[in-house]
Amino acid sequence: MAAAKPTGTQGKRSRRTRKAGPSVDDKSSEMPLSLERIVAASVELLDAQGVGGLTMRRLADHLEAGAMSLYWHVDNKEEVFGLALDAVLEYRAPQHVGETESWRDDVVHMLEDWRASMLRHPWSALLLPRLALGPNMLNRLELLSRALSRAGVADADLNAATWSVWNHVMGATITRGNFDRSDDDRNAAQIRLAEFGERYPTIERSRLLLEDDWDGVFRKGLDLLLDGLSSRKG
Amino acid sequence: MAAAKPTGTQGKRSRRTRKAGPSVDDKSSEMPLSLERIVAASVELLDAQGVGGLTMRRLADHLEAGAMSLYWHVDNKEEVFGLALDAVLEYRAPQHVGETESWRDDVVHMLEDWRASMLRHPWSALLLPRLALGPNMLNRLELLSRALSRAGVADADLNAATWSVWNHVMGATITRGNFDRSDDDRNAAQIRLAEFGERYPTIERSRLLLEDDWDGVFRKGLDLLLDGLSSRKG
DNA sequence: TTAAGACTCGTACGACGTACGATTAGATTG
DNA sequence: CAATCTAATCGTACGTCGTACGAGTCTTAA
Repeated sequence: MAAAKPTGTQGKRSRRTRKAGPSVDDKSSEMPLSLERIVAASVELLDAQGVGGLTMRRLADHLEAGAMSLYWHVDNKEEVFGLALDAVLEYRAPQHVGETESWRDDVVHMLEDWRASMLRHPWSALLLPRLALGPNMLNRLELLSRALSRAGVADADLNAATWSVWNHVMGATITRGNFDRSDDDRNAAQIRLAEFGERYPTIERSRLLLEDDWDGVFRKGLDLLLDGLSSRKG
Repeated sequence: MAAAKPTGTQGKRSRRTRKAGPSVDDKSSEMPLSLERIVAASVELLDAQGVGGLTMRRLADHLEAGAMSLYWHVDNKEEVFGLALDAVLEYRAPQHVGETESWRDDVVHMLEDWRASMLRHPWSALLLPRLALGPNMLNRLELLSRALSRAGVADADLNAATWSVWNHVMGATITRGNFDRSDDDRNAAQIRLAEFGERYPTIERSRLLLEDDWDGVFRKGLDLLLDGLSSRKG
């Protein structure tokens, strides 16, 4: 069963760096493919055309390469998605990293940056549920967990606390993305709500579906969580 | 622009109910298609084969119909996904609906049922980010919002509170789904974590990725939110 | 009889992911 | 120098997908 598949051990490591000759940008300058270029082009394409707009053929075209050439650097399309998502989630924490500043500021800064990154690339929310944790995701998890620990959360509660805050960002991002369609749709939804009369009185009255201060909603929910966590120090 | 498209006004409403003749189950008993049957078959197929396993042709085969026949009842594949998701999210609240019981029990019951429904159909988490709110989703939003209002949350905070709790369920479900792969994967992930040594010390030490009490995590986060909400009555 | 829906479905088109193998270029070895 | 090896590229082709189109059938009503 594991006979004719050289997959897995292949490629991935190596570059080429083109021995800097006299004319770096010759007329037929064909940069070689590389994971970096592929990932960068993927993000561009996703930004421009959305999830459905990324196809291996189009991606190769943007790189002025043959479609099948991509497969030397990448196992399959899912991997491209994974790399693009993680690429967009890079985070460099401000330098005063640890002690002096309040843990809470650190957490809030990182999470708001995270959410902002994902809203800048709306396709990312669609990919979230089906992709594993890349290094940048792990890095954010690490920072979050460390900050909460530093905040005094007991070890026994640390994982639950970390996941709860994490889930808040995931949920808020996805919910927000769902409402990012045109205002027309939102109005239509609210009107349809009114049509169905008494079935949904509360969310009709509170205009829940017309919410537009998503930043505020995010921040309020986050405060709720962090307040709760900091009042239960271990 | 809106010229040659009869779409939207067509079909959807009507049944047939087969004039109950002498033999209801004749030998060539071909039940007519219907939205209900299509949705039911979709859920079956999704349960059995996952998101990638649902194709219009396979769906039609399961219904012993031609592939294109589906399109009289449904506009496109996305609509099938939407209907399947909403179908799986139906909720009938226990009958004592309102006054006597604690609002908190109502909320917890509904949310745990929600989460359980989605975990029973793992494909649902993948669809969440890209689908609009169906009637069953709206119903759950309504119940949630109403309970929180009844709990004393001020009108000004009601939407933020509702979305925060909502987001918690969304995030928890998706996170959980991401870790539903085999234990092998999880162990591999944790080991890879150890390999990368000092980059992720906290989540390595706390074995965050090996979490297996997801019910507990969900419940703790929810309690955190509800505690916060009930202590800020308006 | 005729006409009008309501409903079914065979055929076909353009796109997709990617298996396979041929090809080329650079480095390594004799 | 020639021979060999490996990294990398890519053209062709296969199977599958969503669905446009239009021709069919069956039911009902005038």
